[in-house]
This record gives sequence, C-alpha cells and structure tokens, in this order.
Amino acid sequence: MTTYKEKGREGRREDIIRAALEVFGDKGIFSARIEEVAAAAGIGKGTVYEYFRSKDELISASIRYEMEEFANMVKDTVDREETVRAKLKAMVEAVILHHRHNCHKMLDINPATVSGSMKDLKALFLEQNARWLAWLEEILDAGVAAGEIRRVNPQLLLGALMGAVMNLARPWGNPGWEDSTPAEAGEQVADLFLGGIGRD
Amino acid sequence: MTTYKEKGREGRREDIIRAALEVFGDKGIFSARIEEVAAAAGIGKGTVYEYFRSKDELISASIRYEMEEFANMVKDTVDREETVRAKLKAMVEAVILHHRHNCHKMLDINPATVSGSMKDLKALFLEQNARWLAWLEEILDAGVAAGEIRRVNPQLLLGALMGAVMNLARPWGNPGWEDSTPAEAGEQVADLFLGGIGRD
Amino acid sequence: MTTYKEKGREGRREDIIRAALEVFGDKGIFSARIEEVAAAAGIGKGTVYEYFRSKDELISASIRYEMEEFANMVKDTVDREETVRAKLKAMVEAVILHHRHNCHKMLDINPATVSGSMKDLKALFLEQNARWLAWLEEILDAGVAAGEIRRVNPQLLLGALMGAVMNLARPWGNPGWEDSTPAEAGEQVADLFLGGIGRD
Amino acid sequence: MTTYKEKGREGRREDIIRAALEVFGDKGIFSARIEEVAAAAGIGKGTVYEYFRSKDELISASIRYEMEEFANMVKDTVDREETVRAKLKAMVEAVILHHRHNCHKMLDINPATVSGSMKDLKALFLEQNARWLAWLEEILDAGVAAGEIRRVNPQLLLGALMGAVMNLARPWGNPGWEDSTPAEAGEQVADLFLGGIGRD
DNA sequence: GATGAATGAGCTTTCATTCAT
DNA sequence: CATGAATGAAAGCTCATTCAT
Repeated sequence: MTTYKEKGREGRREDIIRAALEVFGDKGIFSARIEEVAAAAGIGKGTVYEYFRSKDELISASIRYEMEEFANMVKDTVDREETVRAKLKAMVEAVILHHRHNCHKMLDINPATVSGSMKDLKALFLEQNARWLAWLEEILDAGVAAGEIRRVNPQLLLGALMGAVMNLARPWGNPGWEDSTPAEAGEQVADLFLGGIGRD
Repeated sequence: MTTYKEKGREGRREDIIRAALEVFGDKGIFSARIEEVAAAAGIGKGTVYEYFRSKDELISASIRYEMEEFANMVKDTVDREETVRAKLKAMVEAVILHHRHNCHKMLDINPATVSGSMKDLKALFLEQNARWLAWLEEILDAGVAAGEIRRVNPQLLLGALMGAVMNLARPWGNPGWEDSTPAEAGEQVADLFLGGIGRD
Repeated sequence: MTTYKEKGREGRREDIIRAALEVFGDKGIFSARIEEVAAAAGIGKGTVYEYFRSKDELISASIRYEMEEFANMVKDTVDREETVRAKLKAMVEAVILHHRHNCHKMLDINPATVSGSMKDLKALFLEQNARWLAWLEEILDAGVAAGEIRRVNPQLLLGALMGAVMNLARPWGNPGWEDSTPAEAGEQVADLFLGGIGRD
Repeated sequence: MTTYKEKGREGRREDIIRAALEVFGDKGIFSARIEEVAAAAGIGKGTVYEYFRSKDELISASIRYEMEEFANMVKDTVDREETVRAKLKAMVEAVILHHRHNCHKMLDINPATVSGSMKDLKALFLEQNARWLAWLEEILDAGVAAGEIRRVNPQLLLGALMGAVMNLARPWGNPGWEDSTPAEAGEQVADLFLGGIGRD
C-alpha cells in the first residue's frame, strides 16, 4: 500500500534499476556512465552507491531484474493459452513485442563479452535456464498427454526455441522478415516448430 | 583489401587479429587492453598501432575476420553433404565443434552492448546475413526440387536455425544437453527441424 | 563568463589558471604536464578536467587571463600620467616590472610555434590588438591636441612601441642594458620615441 | 665545386635543416614529427638520425641556421646603403620581405616556451645579440661621425629597433597596417625612429 | 540519507629513437 | 650508408568510487 513519495528503499532501488536498463540499453553497459544512470533516475551520482556497492553489482541486478520481468511476461502470456500451438504462437508474439518496445538489449548480453568484470553472470544464466526448463517440461508433458505433440528432449527444445525466437526478434537481425506483424511471425514459427520443414 | 597497412613480416596483421580474438574472447572486448593483445601476439604495444588505427578498428577487423572464418568453415562442411538432412546435421556438428574449440565468443557480440564505440557493426551484421541468406536459399531450392523438404521463408528459417544452433552450441547455455556428442546433437536438431514436434 | 564550470570553492578555476601560468612559464606549454599544473594548484589531476575540457582549453584560458591582467596593469599605470612623455615612461617601467616579477612568459607565445593544437590563438591576438589600438588612439589624440606630439599612424606606433618595449623587457634578451633600473629604462625609451635618433 | 648528387654529408645535412624549417614553420616545433621532416627532405626517417643526434639538436641547428641566414640577408641589404636613414629603410624592407616569404617563424621562438627541452637556446640568442650589436655600433659610429644622428645607447637601439621591426613584420600582428608595401613601411619606420613622435 | 566535487588508477594513443637488414 | 618496422616511455583524458558537507 505504498503511497506517492513513500516507496522507501526498495522502490528507490527499483527506480535506479529501471533507469539503468534504459541507459544500458542505449549506450551499452560499458559506455554507459554511472552519472548518466543517476541523471536518468533523477538522483545524484553518489546516491547510486547507497543502493549498489559497485557498477558491476548494478549491472548484475539490472540483468537479473530484466530476466525476471521478461520471464514473467512471457509465462503469463503463454499460460493463458491452451494448446501447444497457441502457446508457441503467443510466445513468439510476446517476445517480439517485448524486444520491439522494451530495453530488451540486456537479455542479449554475452558473458564472454562481459567476462572481464562479472564473474557471477554465468550462474545467473544457469539459474534462469533451470526455471525455464521446468516450465517448458510442464507444457511438453501436457501436450504429449493431449496427443498434440510427440516427446522431445526438453533442453534441446528450450535451447532451440529460445535461440530461434530471440534471434528472430532482434531488431537488427533479419531484414525483410522483421516487417511481419507479431501475429504473422507467431504463425510462421509455430508452423516451423510443429510441422518441421520436411515434406508433409 | 587491407584497411591500414600491410608492412613488415607477411601476415603480421593477421597474427594480431588472431591474438586479439584470443584475448577478446577471454576478457571481453572492453576489458581487454591493447597491451594484452600485443603481448599475446608477441609484439610491442606500439606495433599494434602500425597495423590498426585504433582499438575500435581492431575490434571491427577481428569480428569481420571471425565471421568470415566461421562462415567459410560452416559452408565448406555443409556443402560436402547431399541431402538437406545431412547438411543440417553437418552444420550443427560444425558449429558445435567450432564453438567448443575456437575463440567463438566474438560472434555473439551484440551491437547494442557495444554501441557506444562502434557504429558500423550493424552494417557488418547485415552484410553477413545477406551472404548466409543467399547460400541458404540455394540449399532450400535444391531440397524442394528433390522433394525432400517443403518451401519455407528463407529468412525465417535462417533466423530460427542460426539462433537455435548458436544458442545450443554455447558452452554455458544448456546444461545436461551439452554433454551430447556433436554427432548426436546434429541428429537431434535435424530431427527437430525436419520433423517438427507435432504428432507424427 | 566561464567557459566550462564554476563549481567547488569560489575561485578554484582561477587558482588553476594561476598555477598553469606558473608551470607553463617554467617548462613551456608543451613540456608542461597537466599533472604538474594540478600539483602546483594543490589538487588532483582529474580536478583540472572538471574545470577545463582539455589542455588546449586551459592554455587558451591562461593566455587570455594573462593578457587581460597585463593590459589592465599597464593601462592603469599609464592612465595615471598626464603627458605623453610621462605615459611612455610609465609604460616601460610597468612592462619591465611585470616581466621581471610575473609569469610573463605566456605573452611571448607565438601562434606559429603552437599552431599544431590551437586554432583560436590568432583570433585572441587580434582581439587584444584592437583593444590596445583603441586605447592608444585616445592617448595620441590627446597628445596631438595638447601640441605635445605630432600625428602618426596609430597601428604603426602600437606595433613599434609594443615590440620595442616587450623585446627590451625580456630578461634574456639585452645583456648590458637590462641592468638599468626601470626608471632609467623608461627615461631612455621615452627619449628615443619622442626625440628619435636624428640630429637634434 | 660541388656537382649534382655529389654534395656529400654537409649538403645532405643542410637539406634536412631546410626541410625542418619548412615543417617546423608550418606545424610548430612540437607538433612537427621527425617523420614529416624526413618526408619533406625526401629521405627516410632513420637517416635524420645519421646527421642529428636528436630532435632537440635538429631544432637547435635549424634555429641557428635560420638566424644566420636572416642576419646575413639583413646585413647584406643594409650594408649596401650609405645613410642611416637609407639603412633603416632597407632593414625594414628586408625583414618584412623575409617574414612574408620565408619560414620566418623560427625566429620568434621563445626560449621560455620551449625551455622544457632546449637548454642551450638562450646561449644562442646571446651570441647572436653580440654579433648584431657589434654591427649596429659600426653603423651608429659612422652615422654620428657623419653628423646624421646623435649618439644613443646601442643596446637600447638594437633592442627597440629589432623588437619594433620584427613585431611589425609579423603577418598576424598588425591588422590594417600590414597591407602597406615594404617600401612604405620602411619609410614610416625610418621617420619614426629618426624623427620620433615629438613635435617637430 | 543525499549529494557532487575531488580523486587517481588505468586506459588509449603518440612518436622519438633504435637497430636489423 | 640508408632505411623503416618495431618499440615503450610518456602524456592526455575518463570515470568508478569516495567522503565531507
């Protein structure tokens, strides 16, 4: 029941993260300066250090926050659908919309590019993977039970599906195709993953 | 074809790029210092600047070099096969081997993460995409003509397939699945993309 | 009026300029390192950059500051006198005193020597010339009106007089003559310029 | 009796100095790079070091060379005249012509500006001063003997005259006046120094 | 608690100088 | 002798971090 101007430390912390995601998305985590994040959050430079021990910690927290947001958004959307096909379609649409309208760029961060300063990023990725995997297995089990799909290796499907959708959703990646509406894109990807490219 | 100079020992420029790929892969392009690249190449710091105008230019050249190498390697391997299934399988194997044994990390660089300093990276990505697309279209046409596969949007398939394979091949990405041999992985991905997950 | 910032302790910017004049005078603007200027000002290296965008900007500001100070000092001294002869004498004395006791060396900077890095120095010199010229014209007009001197081209006299006095005042330039007291020097120069060397 | 392509070490050394004067005049002695001087001389970078121990030595030699040339040129021109007035006029003309057409900029170098790297510049200036002084004294003696001028302190006149003429001849210094022809300029300066500005 | 002036480690880049050819 | 590729000391500048207010 937080009132205006009464959000306390947690709310302030989140403000900074949101500002950081904005700035990091625009300039890249290395080129972005703490001062810019502070300005975007409407606070002083020193105040950032009241909430985060270092820039690295702010980056970690921002990535974790964005991953959480992203996962929740996708899962909420997908869970609303019944069939695997509908879920697939919904997922693609959600990811595309997210990538087109949000500071999605953080999700693409490559531990390797960043490795110089962030040792714990890999652990974060593994943790997230485990959650996605558990969720996907539920969907697959239900789909198999319903006779809609055949059983496949969940980690294989997770890796392939996420890789495919995230890559397709990148705004700079697929000229010619990226003009398709999210609905069309969802349709196409669902067709591809359900039916394959083999002669029908 | 050289951007700056081609003096001194033949291939000195290429040596520097290879050293850069090594170091950039380990530390990330931002954390890596030019001095480390020079040391890895067995030369003095100043010598790097005899061959590259700036760190940015070295990064650009390194990414381009790696993309070129990677594309050639994959294409060579894939072109040796006849059927689409065999090509798919070969491609997965090649990418996994490459990612496990080479300084593959450069390929994952996200222009957004890097945007502060490199304006021309996006153009490089688009250029590469065009080459991959032309190549994939040939394969698809042949496959369709042979009655092996159905016709699909090439950019869709390229985006999905490359995203899937690159993501699966990431050494830090898919716990449990990444222990499979390249041959097994190729088999699984080929099955997935040819047959889909729909009830057969 | 400030070019960059005016923060922190009042006059911090001016402190840096004074320190810069000291160090630049000793080592020369090229050999002087920013760190030395900072040390002379009793601050850290980075702080200089809070007040000046670059070394070039600090040099510009320092030269402008010194010119201003010098011009004010000379004009104040000269304006106190009545006759042209007394003004001439006072001017020589003032310049000699200034050159002997202050970091006068900046005034001798030659745009040509410096041209590599400072494009706007010439404009600064022209601006200063205009101010000196206006001032000298007033003096000449009054002197002519009083029947003390004949009319001469003001820019000719300004160039000749300033060149002569500045050159004579250089501590390294005129052995044998530079031992004369400022009062004697003023007397001699006044004689020279008023009476000329022609047979009387 | 040097023939073409047979000038030997001395000729080569002089070529480098001339090239250095050219480049130093354009870029300033600090911004100018040895490589540029070498290129201007049409030789390799390393060859410069066959003739000069260091950049500082090249600078010293170049300044000395230019001073020598300048002094000889002025003296030759002036010695051709008979009266002091004609000599004065000739001197001004010569200096202006030299400054407008040659790499005169070296003459304006201020030991203070440069002091970081060149300890012996001051000695060079004193040495030159002594030679000019001896020469001027001869002229003055003759002028006094001929009843053309009154006796003045030679060092005073040297300092004032050289300062005045060099300052007036600076291409960037005296707007409005610098359009006058060398002949006019000589006339004016001769008038000024012979007659003074006092009421006639 | 919030701030932002001050700081200096750390980085890129330059260029005088060397020396193997 | 002449050369220019190689070098690393040195300098300008940035920015994460601190701490007095």
